[in-house]
Amino acid sequence: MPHTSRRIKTQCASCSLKELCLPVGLQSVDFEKLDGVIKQSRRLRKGDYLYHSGENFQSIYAIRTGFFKTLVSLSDGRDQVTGFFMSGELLGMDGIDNHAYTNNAVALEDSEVCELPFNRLDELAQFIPSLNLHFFRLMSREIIRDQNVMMMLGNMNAEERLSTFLINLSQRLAARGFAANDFVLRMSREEIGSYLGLKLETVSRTLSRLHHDGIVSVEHKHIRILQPQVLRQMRSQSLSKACSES
Amino acid sequence: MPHTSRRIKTQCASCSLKELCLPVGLQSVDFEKLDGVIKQSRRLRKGDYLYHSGENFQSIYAIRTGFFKTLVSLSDGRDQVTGFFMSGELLGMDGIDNHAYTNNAVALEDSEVCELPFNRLDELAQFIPSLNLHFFRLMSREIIRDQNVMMMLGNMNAEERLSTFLINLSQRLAARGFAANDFVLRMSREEIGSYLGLKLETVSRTLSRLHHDGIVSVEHKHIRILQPQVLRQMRSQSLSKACSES
DNA sequence: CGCTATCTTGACTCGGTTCAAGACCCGTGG
DNA sequence: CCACGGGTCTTGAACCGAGTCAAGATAGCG
Repeated sequence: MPHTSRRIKTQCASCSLKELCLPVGLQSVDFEKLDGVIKQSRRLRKGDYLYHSGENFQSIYAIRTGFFKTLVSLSDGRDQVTGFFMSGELLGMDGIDNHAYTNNAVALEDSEVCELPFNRLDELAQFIPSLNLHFFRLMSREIIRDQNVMMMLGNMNAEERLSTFLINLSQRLAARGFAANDFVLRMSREEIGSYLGLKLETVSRTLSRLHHDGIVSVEHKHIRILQPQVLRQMRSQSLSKACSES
Repeated sequence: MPHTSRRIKTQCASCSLKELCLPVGLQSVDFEKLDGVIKQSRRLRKGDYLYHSGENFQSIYAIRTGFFKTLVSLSDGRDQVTGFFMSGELLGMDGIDNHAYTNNAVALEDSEVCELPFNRLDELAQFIPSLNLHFFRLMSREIIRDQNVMMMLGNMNAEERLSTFLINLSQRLAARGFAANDFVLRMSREEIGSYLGLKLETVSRTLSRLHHDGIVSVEHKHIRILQPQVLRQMRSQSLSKACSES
């Protein structure tokens, strides 16, 4: 029976990602309210836009499965990838101010999201203080993340940026139960470059160098981190420099 | 009578900045609750730290008067100015997640802030929905601001960064009733450079060029924007390039 | 009034960009 | 099944914008 009309009702209580996108200690009555608010999950194909910049803001989205990039555009066509997002992470919080998204959100593989209508969420948060606080924390986390990117763009060389990027991906994958040191990149060299403030050629060259040095194995999009501890040290290599000099 | 013991009680209802840091439409009963929560304003001298990175997070701060920078540090001593803040703007939202500030906040001139203890604010927000929503919006605004900086650091050359920076300062000063095109910088060339991902020499050279071209007048920290419309166009100069080419 | 911070300016260097050519991969269709 | 084609990736060589290093100038502070 293809295309059943039965709606796939999301159920937060049984969702394996609830530790990632919800506060701990919710009661079953809270989950009921929550399930009443959260809309049926939405499916996207690779390349689909979840929302566009400038579009009227209605909802925040939690990623159930898949992988996304967000990007902001300048009027002249230049754009900047502002983040990569995986399961359990939230998208769209930039839209709360101004009632319009400032980013575009694009699926980098077939994905599925839970839609959280913001006006209902806001009202729900009144009754579940821990949920309210949780959203504050998630937004705070997004601010911290963005500031770390600023640090990267403002102070690091290409090698440090790439190592930081790979270690960060590795940690987030590990937190979801995937292999930390063996994974497939969902994004192109150009998208990595845009995120890191580098050209795609520089990304390619830097990865080649890491490969040549035996620190990671790079076979197109298949990455294996061979020497995690070395890669970690490279994130702020001038630290080690400073130490060995003094 | 030096040093009176009378506490300077803040009063949000009569504060000239309330349009900036509070939602519109608060009732007098709301202001009473708010005044009960907001602590006596705290004074800082130029150079004082409002909070340090890693310090236990207790409060968000609203700037009454003065000027601040925030910065994050790498373990090797490199640091990055993540923002400049003026009256009516909020500091410390990065601390909500993890219960610790990730930034340092430093007064760049003698300043005065309102302290908003977060646990009481969170509780207060339960009873004033518009206040709760307002904080969501302020955090969303901070995310957008940070992403615009990412765009600047990732895609713009020195001249574009400086023009963006000056126009932004100009607009925020104008919104506070100050002259938009004649102001004094509160920060050093090095601090501007750190914020913009440039070295201080590059900041100096670029300002000199803008001065030489008659677009702004630069006398040390005294800036006059002589041709605001030209400066605006420079923010994304390749836009005009792209247009003239096509 | 002098000292130190900060700022300006010049000359040179260098990391990352640009431009270009070729390799590789995968999806598509014959 | 394989050949084709377009997009993605790698690599090389030349270039350039910002960084580095250095020397003075200037302002502001004590």
